[in-house]
Amino acid sequence: EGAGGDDAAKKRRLSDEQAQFLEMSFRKERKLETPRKVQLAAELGLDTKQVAVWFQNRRARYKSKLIEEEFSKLRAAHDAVVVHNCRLEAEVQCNSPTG
DNA sequence: CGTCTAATCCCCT
DNA sequence: AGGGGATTAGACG
Repeated sequence: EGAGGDDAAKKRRLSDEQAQFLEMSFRKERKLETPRKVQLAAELGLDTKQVAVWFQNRRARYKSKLIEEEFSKLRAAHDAVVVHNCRLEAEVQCNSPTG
């Protein structure tokens, strides 16, 4: 970079093949050791930087997804507990206080 | 120095 | 409005 060649820099979007390959690697391991990264880059005809960036974004977005899922589960659990507590309170209203 | 995360940018759809 | 690659700022070994 630096001197010329911005037409190549404008190009974005990886091919399906590249994406799938990266995905497989990601499934195997969410981290990349440097030699593996270099090998992948060579294998796919990408810059090692691009592979690194891909994994960084992948990890970040994967984490976001996990967090959202956790949030949904927590909210569902919370809802259930609240409903249950409401039912218990209703029962207390019906029960005799003394015995 | 290289790499990581988090946030953001920028472009495309 | 959202997805996806690239960039930036800040932390860490």
